[in-house]
Amino acid sequence: MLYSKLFPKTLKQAPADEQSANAKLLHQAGFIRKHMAGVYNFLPLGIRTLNKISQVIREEMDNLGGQEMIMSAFQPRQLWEKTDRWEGLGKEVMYQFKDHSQKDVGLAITHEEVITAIASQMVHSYKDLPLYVYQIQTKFRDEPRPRFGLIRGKEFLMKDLYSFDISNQAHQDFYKQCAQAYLKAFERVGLNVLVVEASGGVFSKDYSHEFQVLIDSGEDKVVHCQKCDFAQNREICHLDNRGQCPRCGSEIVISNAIEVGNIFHLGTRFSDALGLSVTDESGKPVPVTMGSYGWGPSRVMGTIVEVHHDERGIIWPDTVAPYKISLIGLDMELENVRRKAEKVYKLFGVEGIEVLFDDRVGPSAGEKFADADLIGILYRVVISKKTKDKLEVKKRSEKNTHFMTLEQLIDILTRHKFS
RNA sequence: CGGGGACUAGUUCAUCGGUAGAACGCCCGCUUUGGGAGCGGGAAGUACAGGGUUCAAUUCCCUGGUCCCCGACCA
Repeated sequence: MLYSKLFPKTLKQAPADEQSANAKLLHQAGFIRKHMAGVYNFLPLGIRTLNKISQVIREEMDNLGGQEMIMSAFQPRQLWEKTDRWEGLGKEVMYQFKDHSQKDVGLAITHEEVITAIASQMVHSYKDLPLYVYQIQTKFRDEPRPRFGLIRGKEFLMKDLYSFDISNQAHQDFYKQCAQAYLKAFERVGLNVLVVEASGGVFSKDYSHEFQVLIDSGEDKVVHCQKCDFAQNREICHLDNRGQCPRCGSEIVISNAIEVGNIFHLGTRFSDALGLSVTDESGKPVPVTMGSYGWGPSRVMGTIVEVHHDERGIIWPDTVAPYKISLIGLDMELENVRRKAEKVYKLFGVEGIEVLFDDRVGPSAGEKFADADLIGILYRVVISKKTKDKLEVKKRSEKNTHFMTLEQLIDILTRHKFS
């Protein structure tokens, strides 16, 4: 991508109507634009990063045996009345309205009803289980107070997986596997998460598990042990911050955190309500045990920025950066330098390495460096009259520059190492 | 849903009862060239909307809208 053609350019000043680091920096660097409170448009850089984050969770769900599909955001009232959620939950956070034929319609906040209704038509035998299906789809929530940029919005991207198992034991096994897959996915996108026990909600007496990123700007409160892995959401925790860990007796602390994932035991609440059961080997009907597993790519994107930034801008983990390389051409008015930079840009393309090439002639070196720092791509490669036959390579997160040949850099990139 | 703040050029802001200004950005020219360069010229505005007070309102008052913050809420 040529920076000179990129829509849009970066801004020198942060927007006045954003307070959180993620919203300020993502706006300033040209990833997003606010559409209304809690609703954002994703610009070319933004959708590249969002797609990379989605791809990580997609791969991990596929590895679990999940099958991707996509369900409608529109929800008919009758379906939600079958599970008794149109009035309670629905009235609180679901956008509900009547269409021209006076039919009651809602916009989905979650899809247990839809997927269970579909499954009830197709799943009849124990041989049809287990079934794991997921989607990466836009959800709507009528939040009373959206805030923190991408962290709490009215419209957001969600990966939601639904599990259908023959027994509670089989369900429990999958639940643990999914938790492991989540940990791997968060690690891949550069987030350290804590697995936190939380309310099971209306579904179950068992705890649900939240995946929380500890950070001061977070709006959740997590009570956790400094030594062992005990962690509970403060909503359900009865300990105060001078208490002792119930597992190991060590000191516990309370930290702010952002919830980036949440997994639930659903039991048979939805399968019962929507008539989903299977026959076992002896021909007897058996209820289907379900689980639901949420993971929010857009919220993850905001959280990554909250965690990985400095005073100059965003510092993307390499796995989710919009491009692998920020190629900066200085002295671009010199014909030989320009030709060399363009050649290197093309060679990266041949290697399948995504490059954002700052090919502008006018701006000063300082302006180009500042833009690259703001956008936050991991590797910055400079070509100028000073660099001669080498490339000047610097990591966004480091100060030192290294001079190397194109072949050396490509070798490093393809091995994901940097010395 | 309670409480507070804001709304003026593309953006960030100043002005303050007498019909609008800077910086950045943008366009043109010249000079520059390794951390958001310099000089000169130029384009750019229904001051959120509606109503009221006044000889006169962007400015004061009222109503509404939008955005931000604190709280409540967050299966």
